[in-house]
Amino acid sequence: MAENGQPTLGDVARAAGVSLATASRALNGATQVRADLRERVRVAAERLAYSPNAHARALAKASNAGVGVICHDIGDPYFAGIARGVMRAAARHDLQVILGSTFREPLREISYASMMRGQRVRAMLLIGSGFEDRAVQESLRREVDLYRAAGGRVAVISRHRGLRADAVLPENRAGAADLARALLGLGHRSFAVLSGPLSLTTVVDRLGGFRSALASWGIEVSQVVEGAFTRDGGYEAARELLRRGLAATCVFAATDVMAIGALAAFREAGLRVPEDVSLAGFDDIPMIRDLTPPLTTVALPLEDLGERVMELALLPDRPARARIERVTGRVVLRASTGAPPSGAPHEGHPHQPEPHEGDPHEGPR
Amino acid sequence: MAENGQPTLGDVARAAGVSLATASRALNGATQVRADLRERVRVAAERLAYSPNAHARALAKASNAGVGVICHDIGDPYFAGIARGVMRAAARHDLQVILGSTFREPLREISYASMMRGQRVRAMLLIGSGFEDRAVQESLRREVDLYRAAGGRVAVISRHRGLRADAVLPENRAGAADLARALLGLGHRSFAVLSGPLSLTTVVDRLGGFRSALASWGIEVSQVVEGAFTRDGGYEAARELLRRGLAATCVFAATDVMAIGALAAFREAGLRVPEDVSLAGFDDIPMIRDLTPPLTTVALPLEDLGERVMELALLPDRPARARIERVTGRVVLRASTGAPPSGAPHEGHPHQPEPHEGDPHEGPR
DNA sequence: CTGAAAGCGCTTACAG
DNA sequence: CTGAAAGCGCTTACAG
Repeated sequence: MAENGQPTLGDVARAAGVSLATASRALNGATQVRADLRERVRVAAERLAYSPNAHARALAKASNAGVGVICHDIGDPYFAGIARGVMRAAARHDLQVILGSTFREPLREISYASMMRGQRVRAMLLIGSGFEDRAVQESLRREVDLYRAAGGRVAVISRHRGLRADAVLPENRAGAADLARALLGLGHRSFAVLSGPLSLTTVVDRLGGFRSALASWGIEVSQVVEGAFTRDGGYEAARELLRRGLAATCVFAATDVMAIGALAAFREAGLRVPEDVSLAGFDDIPMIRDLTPPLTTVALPLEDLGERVMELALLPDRPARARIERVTGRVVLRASTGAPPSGAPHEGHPHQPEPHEGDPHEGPR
Repeated sequence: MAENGQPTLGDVARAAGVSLATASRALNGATQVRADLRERVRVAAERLAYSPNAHARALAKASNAGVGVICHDIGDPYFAGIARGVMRAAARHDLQVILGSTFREPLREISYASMMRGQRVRAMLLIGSGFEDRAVQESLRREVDLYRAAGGRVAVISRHRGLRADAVLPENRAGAADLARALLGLGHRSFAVLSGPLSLTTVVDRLGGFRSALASWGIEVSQVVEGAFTRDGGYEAARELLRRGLAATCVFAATDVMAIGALAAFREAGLRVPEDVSLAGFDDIPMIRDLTPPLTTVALPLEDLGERVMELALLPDRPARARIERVTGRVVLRASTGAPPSGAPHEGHPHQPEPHEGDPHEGPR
């Protein structure tokens, strides 16, 4: 009996009249145990309600069935959706998930990683955008490298500078570019962007892709407002945009969550979407199809991302080069985007809207 | 060196030229170590990038810094919101969270609980409605009792039959009753309910509270449709309601998530909310205030619930009687509810709408 | 204050 | 197939 009253394997062995070793083997499904003994052990364990001490097991290096999962904010629908997929994959592999939610503080990410190294988790999943900041990313890398040096497996969702980990990469650039082309296809020629913090790689990529697609039509983004990656961040950013004077017929919010806030701000200001201004987001979190109007977005298969990043981390052999799984974002045009209001200002780009370079994607696909 | 290349405490001790015991004490902030030795150990640990093996530590019974958290579906905004609060509290206490998401399968709840007992977590949090089913709840109880017998602490959110655990209890009955009175106050006299599975205590309580408040006005719920606890469940339930012929001026969905689906179904059917039918939910998940129309609901402080259930589980002494923290749901009237359409059928209850018994809450508060 | 040693609860070569 | 024993990496009385 352990001192907390829990029966130990020794108790089970004694009750079954076998040795510790035999009890262990019997319970771990080893075949090299006589059937009757195995049964006796099983019964004894059952009767004592024996629960193997996972820590002892991990120490004796049998199991190690934990995986660490670090995300920015488990309360955010984007991460909640991904986490759902992660949990499904974990269940399939009989793995325990240790969850870290950083509340978007980069330092917490590092301390979680360190903690999980201490836990000797089998794999570590970094969910969510990395940071452009060199210093932050560097110390995260150091932590991750130590973990990998000890045999740990790391996989990430989204781009993390210099981490060289296996990655599931939503095609943020391409998705935003496709979206831009779709919006051009609707007739828009002037755009504003509500971006998240520019310190996030995801924001940089989405903004970059959006811009470059416009650039090939000779159009520049008129206005960029940086806001927090939250509903209220989107709301505030939209208000700031209105304060500065909206000089665009179409607004792209870097995430759906921000777009929801922006929609509220526009409505409050008496702007109709899409009659007065079109609005698009990115991610396709569940609820946005039920908004009025339903939100145009670039759809990412959130749950899938979660499953895939887990599978990636679990692949047996660690390759020399990081594996990259690219995930295409699909533009979904809904009612929040429409034709620009007639007589809308063309923002100094009255020239023929034609791509400067040959472009395979013209308009929505 | 452990065989995976990780330095052990022994390596640190050797590098610092002290004994294992001293190294251990130095690192664990014991004051009874000479300052210079402590510093040497610290430096050695730093240089070796030493990371204490959490399993060894737990085995030697120092730490045990894990808490298990079991919810129905981490992808659902209700649970994601609560989880956010749990994570916050866990961070505050420097605790690791092992997450279980059952995908609403009761048996998974039990196997997670068993797994967490094996982990020897310090506390176990059961988030989400229990089941009315006696057999299921009984085996969960057995598992929980074994865990508690070994010194584990258990706390739950919502009612779990016979578990006798410390609990944070949203006042589902009272909240639904308050909501009913508020809706009566708007003039409604005929009601339909889109309930979740009646096997959930939460559903039983909300439906019960709603019914009993109506009953004291001599009104019965005209129609009840049972649906899954999801957006699509709400959608389907609403369609079924329409198929049967809507005989109410006001519809109460047992959760906001279901209400979102119902709203979509009504809209598709050409029904205007609230002009043709009023709609109310329960929980106040973040996004519903941004719907059109914003959803009337009974607001629960989700993040708070999460923090509180964690704190409850961490209280040092286990009391003889379970501690119950009741959390009031606040009726929030938004635009999804309004006066009933004039000329609406009164569903066979044309009598004077007055409470049968003295009732302290008349109408919305 | 410091160290040698026992012990936490398991697994797994190593002999039978 | 079975068992005695060593070992996993730590902590913590117990002596100095």
